[in-house]
Amino acid sequence: MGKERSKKRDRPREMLRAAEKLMATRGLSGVTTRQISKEVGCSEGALYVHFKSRLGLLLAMLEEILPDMVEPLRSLQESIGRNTASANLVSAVNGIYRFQTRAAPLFAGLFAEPKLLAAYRKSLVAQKKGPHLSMGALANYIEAEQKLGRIDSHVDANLCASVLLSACFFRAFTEHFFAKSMQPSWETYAPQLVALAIRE
Amino acid sequence: MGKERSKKRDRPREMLRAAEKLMATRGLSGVTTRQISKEVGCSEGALYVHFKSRLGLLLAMLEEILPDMVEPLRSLQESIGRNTASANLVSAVNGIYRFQTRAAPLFAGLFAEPKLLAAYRKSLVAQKKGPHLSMGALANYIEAEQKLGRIDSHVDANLCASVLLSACFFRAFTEHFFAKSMQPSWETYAPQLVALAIRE
Amino acid sequence: MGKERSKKRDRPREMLRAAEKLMATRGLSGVTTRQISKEVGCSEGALYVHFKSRLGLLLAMLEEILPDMVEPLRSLQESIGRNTASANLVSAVNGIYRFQTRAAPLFAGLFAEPKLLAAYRKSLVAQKKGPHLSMGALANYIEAEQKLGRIDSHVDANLCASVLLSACFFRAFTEHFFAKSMQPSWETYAPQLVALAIRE
Amino acid sequence: MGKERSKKRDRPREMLRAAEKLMATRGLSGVTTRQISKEVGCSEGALYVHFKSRLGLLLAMLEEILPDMVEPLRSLQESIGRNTASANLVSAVNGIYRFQTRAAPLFAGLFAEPKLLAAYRKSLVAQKKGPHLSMGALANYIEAEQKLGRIDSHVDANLCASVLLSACFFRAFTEHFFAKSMQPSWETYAPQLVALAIRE
DNA sequence: CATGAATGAGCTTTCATTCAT
DNA sequence: AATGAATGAAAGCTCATTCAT
Repeated sequence: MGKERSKKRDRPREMLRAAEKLMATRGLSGVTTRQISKEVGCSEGALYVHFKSRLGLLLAMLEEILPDMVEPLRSLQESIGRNTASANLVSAVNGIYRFQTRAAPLFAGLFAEPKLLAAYRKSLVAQKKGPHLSMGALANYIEAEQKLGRIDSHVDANLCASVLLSACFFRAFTEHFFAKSMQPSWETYAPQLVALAIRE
Repeated sequence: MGKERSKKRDRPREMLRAAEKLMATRGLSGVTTRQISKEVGCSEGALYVHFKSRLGLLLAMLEEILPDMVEPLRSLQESIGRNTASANLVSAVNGIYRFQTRAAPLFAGLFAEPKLLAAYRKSLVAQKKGPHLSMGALANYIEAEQKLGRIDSHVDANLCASVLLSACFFRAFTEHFFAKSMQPSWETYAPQLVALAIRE
Repeated sequence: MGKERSKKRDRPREMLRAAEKLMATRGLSGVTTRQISKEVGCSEGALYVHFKSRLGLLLAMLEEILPDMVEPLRSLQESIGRNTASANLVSAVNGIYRFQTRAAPLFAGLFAEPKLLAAYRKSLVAQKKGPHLSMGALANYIEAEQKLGRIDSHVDANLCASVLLSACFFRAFTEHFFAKSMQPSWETYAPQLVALAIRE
Repeated sequence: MGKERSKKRDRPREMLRAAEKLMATRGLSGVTTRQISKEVGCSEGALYVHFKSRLGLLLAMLEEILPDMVEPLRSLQESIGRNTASANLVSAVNGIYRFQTRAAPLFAGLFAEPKLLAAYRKSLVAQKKGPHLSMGALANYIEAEQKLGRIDSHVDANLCASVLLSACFFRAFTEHFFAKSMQPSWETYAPQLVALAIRE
């Protein structure tokens, strides 16, 4: 029975995956309906059975990755008062960085097609997602730990949050731009970054 | 004579300007040879008199903006030991942010066309430009001021530089992405950022 | 039982109706299998259960409207010698005009797809329908009334019939073409037309 | 010199001619950009050098045939008081019928694409062309001859004009529809028609 | 009977680039 | 130096039709 279910291919998902892969490897302009269908192994027309248009498919693909952004923030929330604050933040920052690494080529590529960018922007705002969310969640955590006395009360939570987020984003973007890792390694960098941000 | 010179239009430069304008407003995929020629007021064929190809034109355009990145770093270098270190850094950070605001749609758009991205990457590396340069210049300044005792010697110059740069870039990128300014305003944010970075 | 029958929808007829509606509002090229099925509320595949192909469906639809052409001619035949000849002809002409108003977008649209036109032509000829029929029926009536001395014997029955038919057709076509009624109104025009045709 | 000029092909005109030919032989839906370019012997892209879109090309083609409609009406105007009125009207009616024969497949085909029909309608109305023009010109001629006493003053000029026009149109349309000439031949029919129309 | 995913051919249109003038 | 007509490839998308379920 499980077998049978696993036999059926989830075409829409395959299409989204193909689009993401192409976007990362060939850039937005390489994400053509032809290429997607080739990658999936179906006809071009099949795309339009599941999505209204190329733009619709791309928006669906972009929305699919959002949960990955939310996850590290959720676990950060749950770790208030546990372990050490800086360890928790390093974990969170690791998750954010990982997400940004995946998302950078997608988000950046959007700048090439203002129509797509505008549509995605709208959907992000409507869902109250985007950097607002990350920044808010980070700041909330910091304030919570400050109340517990586990982070210096002189730290400006919002400033701190924005610095952490900026660093993750910049690194992910730059590494993709130059197709090569930055020095020092992320493992070395992340704790230093967190220490600076919370003035440790 | 001077009259004659002013009459003659500098076509290549006009073309580069048109390309940059289009890239900012319509995204990379809106920068077609047709659009550029329309903007400039010449035929499409004329583009090929001055540039080998569309890619060549775009690379030239991207290289044209680099001096604007260098300028704030150069003046930072000259202000070692003068005014206060944090005022100098705020100035530098302002210049970098201004540059990134201009550059964000261009750089980000490159992700749409890996061929163009690869070519530009190559040229950046060859010229030793790119974030390496900015980061290095910032770190050098910080170290110099540390030697003068004007910045706390516990500050990690490289970490500090990367944080400053990241913040400028993230903000410029995000503001372009959402087509809207972030809170708090840059004027408020910049000094706080510098203060955090140099552990003041 | 009657209940059950009324519950069951006559799908084929619904499909024909949908096709006619679409043809009148969106033109032949707007009569796609997709649109028909949407209008009916069934799947595209369902169309092929009842009709061999889109062409078959359209032919069936075209044949469905023919009875409406025949009806006014039949009652004309039955009114020989009754009322006045011109009143009878005005009635007939009203019916023909009404039919042409319905048929104009369908017939005219056929010119867009010669294959369909050829097929329909064939079926019309085979059934001895089409303008031949109308013209013949009108001429027969006129001759019959001439024998009864109710229409001037100098009138050429065939010429008269063709003039009446032409006028109905032209008006229906033109009004559809310009999406607007002609002046003078049909009610005013029809009696004048008949009077001219039978030289009254 | 003449040679050189004759060497240069007038591509836009060739395209319009190809479109008209295709419209007459394959119907509107057979007038694809592919077919036109094939007929002309150029690439599809070449069409877009001279016309904004397929719709633009088709509109240009439709407007090209309008002068042929105007010509017989103009010469009718010039023949007021010369020859006999019925001979003049037969001439005019011949011209109109010839025009309708050419125009029927084009006009009728328009019913298949409401967008095109609407655009053409607009352009006709804007130019004050269309059947209004023909009808008006015919009626004017008849009234002029009535003033000269060459046509019976009991004739209703507008009714007469509409009957003539209707007959030309119906015959052209029907002959195209059945791809075969009607009986009696036009040469026999036209004088009878005119005689009936002016109550001779 | 009915569904709806899938197909392959064909559509209109845009693109970067070339070349005769 | 500059034009603009022309091209061939490729884009996004729609269509009538089929077929496993």
